[in-house]
Amino acid sequence: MSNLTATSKGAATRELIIERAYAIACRDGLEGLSIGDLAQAVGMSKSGVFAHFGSREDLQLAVLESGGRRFGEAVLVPALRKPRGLARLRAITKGWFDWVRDNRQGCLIMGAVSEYDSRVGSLHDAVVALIQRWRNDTARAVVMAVEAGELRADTDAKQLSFEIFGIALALHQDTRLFDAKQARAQAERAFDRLLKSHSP
Amino acid sequence: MSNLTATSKGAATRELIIERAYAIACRDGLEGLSIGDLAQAVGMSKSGVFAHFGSREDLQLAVLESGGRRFGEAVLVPALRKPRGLARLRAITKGWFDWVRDNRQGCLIMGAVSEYDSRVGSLHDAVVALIQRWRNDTARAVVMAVEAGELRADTDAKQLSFEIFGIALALHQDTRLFDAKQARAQAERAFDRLLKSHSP
DNA sequence: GAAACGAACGAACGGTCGTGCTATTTATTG
DNA sequence: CAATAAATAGCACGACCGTTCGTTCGTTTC
Repeated sequence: MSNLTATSKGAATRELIIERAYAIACRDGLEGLSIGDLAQAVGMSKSGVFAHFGSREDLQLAVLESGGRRFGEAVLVPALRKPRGLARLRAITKGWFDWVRDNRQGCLIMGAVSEYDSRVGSLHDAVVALIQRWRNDTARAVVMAVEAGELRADTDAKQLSFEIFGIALALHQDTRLFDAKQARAQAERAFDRLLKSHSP
Repeated sequence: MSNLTATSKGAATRELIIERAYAIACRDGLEGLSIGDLAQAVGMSKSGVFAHFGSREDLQLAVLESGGRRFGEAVLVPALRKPRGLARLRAITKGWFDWVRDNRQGCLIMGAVSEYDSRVGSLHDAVVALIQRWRNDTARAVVMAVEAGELRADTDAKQLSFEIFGIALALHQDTRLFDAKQARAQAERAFDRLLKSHSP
């Protein structure tokens, strides 16, 4: 039987493991995460690490969930402190752009999307749920901006969210492949233009 | 010493190997491409396959180059038959959108971007060169549309290319994670709106 | 103090990985 | 047809993979 953590000590090392695993998976992807490397990084034996999760897949799921939580706390939570409307929508994208800047070594979530987008299994489902939730949060912010009269009433929230995602994805790619500063400037210009074209 | 192909027979099987490797790498990525699987898929021994390339990395480079050629022939070449200007720019994006639709099991290039964007080495360099070239081709089409008077004279070609890429990336992602048809419609709407906002 | 439990270890499993070597078969050429 | 070169097979290697197993060491509970 696997331990799967009961005591506080066990939970603490489990958190430590996930933290190290998150750092590794940001660089090498969830598929590039090996238990051997992870054990070495955390200073434990392979079996010791393994016992905290029933399988490698469960480890990957735990790391992905942790990554989603990190992203939410870094981007969504601060935005929720802003008043509903354009201010919050702007905070979301700014937080997202900053996230891309601050995670230039790799973003776990975006990596996971590429790894599992056309695969079946629990990882794929978890990725879909994660992106879906984030897309919904963005669309909700758009709707609030419409309700506040800060965006045109006929604004299609799903459509606008789609386009915002596009800008962020292009920023993500260009930040890594080309010049990060120029990419940031282009993303902000694109976003401003997008908002302006929907202004009432 | 590796054979590295001289006769026509050798070149033919090398092409066959790359073709199969391309199909595998579309699904599993260039990192997920293993010589053992590839040998089985092509009906050869591991060492027989291996001899056609000096190393796994050279194999990956060859497959990536082949993927770039395929993309170019499927998207760029048809567009070049259109007259310079908006028609060609539209053909480029249409071809790209169709490419996303027709390669729903996975796009080798986009996968390679995720795998090698924040890594050093020849694969990274090859990916950067590939995307850079494609971006330049797109920007060139934009410039021609400006010169033809079909886009506003103050259009920033690099900026517009950035935003077109964003739409395509969002389409790519949504096609795999959510509803492909809806994603296509959203991408086309976004692109039309983008062009309209730059119309003279 | 005994018994139970959670945490972690170390060794080993069967596989697969990329990569060398050495034959052997096959194709091309004189 | 023979000679030569190229293409492929066979085999073995060291390394690493995820996983299982039995065991040990503290801590907690009775």
